[in-house]
Amino acid sequence: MTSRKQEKFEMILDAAEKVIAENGFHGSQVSKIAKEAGVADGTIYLYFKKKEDILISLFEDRLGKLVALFNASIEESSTAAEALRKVCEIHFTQLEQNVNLAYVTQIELRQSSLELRKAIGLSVKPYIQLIENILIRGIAEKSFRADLDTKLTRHLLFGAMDEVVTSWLISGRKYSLSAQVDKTVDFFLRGLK
Amino acid sequence: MTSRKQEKFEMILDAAEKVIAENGFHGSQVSKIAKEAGVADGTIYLYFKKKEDILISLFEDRLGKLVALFNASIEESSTAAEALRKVCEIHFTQLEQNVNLAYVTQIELRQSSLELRKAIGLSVKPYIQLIENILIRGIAEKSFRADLDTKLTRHLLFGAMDEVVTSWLISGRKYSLSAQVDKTVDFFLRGLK
Amino acid sequence: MTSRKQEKFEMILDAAEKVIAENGFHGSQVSKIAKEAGVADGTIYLYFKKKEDILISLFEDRLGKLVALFNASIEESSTAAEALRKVCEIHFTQLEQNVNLAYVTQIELRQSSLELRKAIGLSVKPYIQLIENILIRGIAEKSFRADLDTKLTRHLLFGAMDEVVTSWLISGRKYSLSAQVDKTVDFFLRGLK
Amino acid sequence: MTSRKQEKFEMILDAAEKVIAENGFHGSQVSKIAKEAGVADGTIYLYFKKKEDILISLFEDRLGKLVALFNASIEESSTAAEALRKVCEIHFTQLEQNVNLAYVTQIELRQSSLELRKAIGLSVKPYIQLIENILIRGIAEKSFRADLDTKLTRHLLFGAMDEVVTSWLISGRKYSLSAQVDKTVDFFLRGLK
DNA sequence: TATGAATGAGTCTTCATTCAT
DNA sequence: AATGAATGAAGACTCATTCAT
Repeated sequence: MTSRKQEKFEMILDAAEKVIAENGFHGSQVSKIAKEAGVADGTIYLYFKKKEDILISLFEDRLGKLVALFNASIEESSTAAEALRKVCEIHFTQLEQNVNLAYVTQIELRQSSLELRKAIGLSVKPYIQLIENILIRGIAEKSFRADLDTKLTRHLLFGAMDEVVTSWLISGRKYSLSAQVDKTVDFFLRGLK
Repeated sequence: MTSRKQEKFEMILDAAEKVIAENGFHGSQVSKIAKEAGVADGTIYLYFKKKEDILISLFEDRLGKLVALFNASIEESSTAAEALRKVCEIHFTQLEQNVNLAYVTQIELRQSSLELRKAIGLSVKPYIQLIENILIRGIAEKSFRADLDTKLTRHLLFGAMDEVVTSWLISGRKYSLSAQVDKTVDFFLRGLK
Repeated sequence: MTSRKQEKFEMILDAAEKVIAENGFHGSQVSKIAKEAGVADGTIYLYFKKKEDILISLFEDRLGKLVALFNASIEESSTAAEALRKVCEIHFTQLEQNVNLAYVTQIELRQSSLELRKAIGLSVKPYIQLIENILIRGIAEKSFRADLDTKLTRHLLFGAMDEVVTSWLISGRKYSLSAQVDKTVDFFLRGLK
Repeated sequence: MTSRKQEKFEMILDAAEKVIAENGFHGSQVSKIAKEAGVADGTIYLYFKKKEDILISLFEDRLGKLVALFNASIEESSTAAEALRKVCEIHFTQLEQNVNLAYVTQIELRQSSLELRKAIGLSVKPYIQLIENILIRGIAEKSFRADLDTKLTRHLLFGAMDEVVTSWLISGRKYSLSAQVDKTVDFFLRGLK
């Protein structure tokens, strides 16, 4: 039962991702998502209370999976610098390999209401926190400056990576995103040390 | 005549800025903007072809003024490093002093259609270019690394500053934004040298 | 299912006929038609793509039924002259008995856009053709002149009948329309023989 | 003064005729007519009380000129049959030579409100009356049947000619309209004698 | 659980008309 | 007489959500 429910829940999320990537945020009506998912419009409301909840769940689910990837990699990393490199690598590589997801997160979901954006912000928070943890670890390791403002710097790093992904998308993906990892991390580490 | 027309044009832009900041993008009906500007609904359409054009003009106008400020300051700067500091200072200070504008640029205008975002992107481009010019100047001055990828780095810098402003806003402006300039520029310069 | 859909489709057409006859073309808002039909405004758009489509469907439906009547009668007619009399009789009698329909076809629907009028023209064509077929039959029977220009004459006959109906309506229906059949057909037959 | 006023009055009528023929009834805004006439929008309202009045005046003026032509020709005619031929000839020839006028009278002006159409009907009445007078004259001359219902027949004749013009226009004017005069009048005269 | 027909609130835009200059 | 900037009423259409089956 629950697994069956879970299954349909994910079918709807997959459908939403595809529909939004193909039609844009404003072209993604509930009826279109329902059709893509192979269910009736009303069925959507057995799994989600409001349309917005689909989008929030979508973002939570996808970002949750990324954060899990991050955590696994970080544990394997012997230094904070290595962990930071891993984070940037996963960030760029995953979005490069999943263009639909990239469009949805970088372009489409940002067109939503303030309320939705706040909910999305909650999903991003663990990621921002994860970056800060690496900074704290680096300071403890004495590989990063002790006078770093970790609250500020975590935003500098996230914002920088985020913008690089967005500009890569808007440019039409004319170059390799993952090829930007080394130069990006290099810039970060010089700033941190 | 023209000045009178220009005057009303700006009255509408001011009204739009205020209404959007107060009600959010989706709560800003044309009728509300007209009322705030003290004109009839139809009058809006003597100055703007479509509702979207109000937003595009608003962004162009405000960002244009900022870029003018940037240009003036940069000319006075004797070094690229100093110019970069000026840019960050103006970026943070102006938005801190004009919270309505900050809300509109960081939160509301990003909720718009792809078409509008493209138009906005055109307004941002000169700013991104201005940052790159500083980088090029720094390399020429030999104060920045010669192996910098200026195309990538301009996005790293812009994205970092942009995210700092947004997180400051979302946090409820609980701390001083301009107080972040030194640490931000310090991080940048270490990465650039 | 389909019959239920068909049922509502016709309820809307009936409502549209009544509303247009009572309020005129320009006074017939979608909301008024919906109210008369006892459905919500949005329901209209489950059955018709645009407002104009209601009018086209209305015309097609009503004229289609008339043409069916014509065809049945003509088959029973032993001569072309008799068939022509039947056509005129049905034309006048039907519109006299259904004043709402008469108003809609003679007055209101002619106020529509060129696009709509073209669609309506397509519905009238079978009727014009039917008249021409009678002319051809009459020539074959040698009861009508062999030198008749059937393409021209079908318009002369249709236009004459059409104008008689319109002037009867505009006059305020102060006399019997069906009482004009004999004299009208008499005039026609003299011209045709 | 008055002649100067008259002059501008006619400039506006000419402009309206051209604009309606080119843009259709619904595409003919007051501002467009004003521009074509070379006056300001407000100036229109010094000569016409409402937009509708432009159209009514246009129809009155043009049809008035036609009726004058008819009257002149009829006086020259020695028989009612000849007069009827003249009428049909002028009707077809004038509209064939003035396609703009033909479009405006046959297609565009019929898309107007009931009120306007009634006003236009008043302009048509003298023409209908003129046709009836010919019929009466023919009966007096004993060249037409004494049992003719002149009230009915005048509509049969007008409607027939009107429809022939309209179908010629809608067909794209692929054939000569004036070439239809002989056959049309022939049909009429057979019906009348 | 699932369906999908029905609902109805909500808004941009046009354009005839006015009136201060 | 002439201007043209300003007015503001009016309406088609969409789509998230519900509920009878």
